[in-house]
Amino acid sequence: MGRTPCCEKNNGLKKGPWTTEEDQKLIDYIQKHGYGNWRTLPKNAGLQRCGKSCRLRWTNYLRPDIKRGRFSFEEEETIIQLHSILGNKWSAIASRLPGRTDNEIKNYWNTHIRKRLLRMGIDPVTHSPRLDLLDLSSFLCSSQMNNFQNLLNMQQPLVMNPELLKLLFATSSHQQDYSNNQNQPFNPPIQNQIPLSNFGQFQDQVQQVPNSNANVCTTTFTTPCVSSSLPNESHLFEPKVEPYTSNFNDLSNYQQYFGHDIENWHENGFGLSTLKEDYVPQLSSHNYYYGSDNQNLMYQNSNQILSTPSSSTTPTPLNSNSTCILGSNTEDERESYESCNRLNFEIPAHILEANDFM
DNA sequence: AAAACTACCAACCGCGCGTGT
DNA sequence: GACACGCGCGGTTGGTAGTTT
Repeated sequence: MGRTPCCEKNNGLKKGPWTTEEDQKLIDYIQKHGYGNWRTLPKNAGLQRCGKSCRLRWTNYLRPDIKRGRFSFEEEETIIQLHSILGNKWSAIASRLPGRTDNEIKNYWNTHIRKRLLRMGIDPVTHSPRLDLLDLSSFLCSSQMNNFQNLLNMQQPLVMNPELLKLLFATSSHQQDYSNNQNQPFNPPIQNQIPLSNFGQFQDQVQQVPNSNANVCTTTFTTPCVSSSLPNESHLFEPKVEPYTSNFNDLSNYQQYFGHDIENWHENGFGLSTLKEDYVPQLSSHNYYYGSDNQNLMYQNSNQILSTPSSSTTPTPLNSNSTCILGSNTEDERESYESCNRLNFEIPAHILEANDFM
């Protein structure tokens, strides 16, 4: 069944850029009569345009509530977060950004954000680090790595977040009270007794934050994997580091996001199929940024909340070298991270605490 | 100064969905 | 159930401004 075109071809209707006179006619008509029935509107308004063209012109340009100008960092941050959840649902994203149109957001994504993510070694579709660049194919081939495999096979887009990497290495029933053993190496086991040392090594470094009771544990995972199978992609490992902010700053966010009991998520399967599309994430200061070194994966576990009784729900960055909020850094400041070539995360400790599978 | 290149974004296009007949 | 219609969505295109060579 074919659809009839919204306006006949070659019937004298004008196309292309709108003139100010046309704009004024459309505005005048809508101000007097309101919009609706776009098919008949142009005729009534005296416009030689098809209804679709009028609707687009109005919704994307002439609407009085449209915000003009550059996207703020906060808006950019929101777009990235929402895109990680909703994918290319531009209208859904636009509905959470007052004054911005889906078209504008889509353009901004394609011309700015997408390129930046690619440069960071992040897949803009899945929002995951580009694991293919780490040459983990053999890692995935193991039948014993089912949990990891399942994660990668998920139909829903993965949210770019450090918890994913946690899950990669922490899927067993093993428990480690890391908060009480801060001097012990963080060495999450692999299910079915595949030693993690097969893939690399974790090394911890616990540091006290100056003028505070808080500790920051920096865990570095070093893998001997070299992307020798990707000789032509070496440019993708340029030492570019950009900040990024994830959207989980408390357990309830997880529950909202995954749509079921987070306590049992590892038992129920990683239930992203129950993702709530209308979930609106909260902005947080749960930060991480990606580097692009294919040999080192640096994992920073910020456990200051466990150590500070007067903890805030929005922990402040403790280490300016390791936390960088996207919305608060200038381009120049971002460039200063280029010397860093590691993958570096900060995970709020209460998230770690809440997930007993660690 | 001019050509070539790049970035940006308004506008177009085709498709799918919901609704009414 | 089949079809027509109205509308909205996401992908793509093409014009233009800015920058580089």
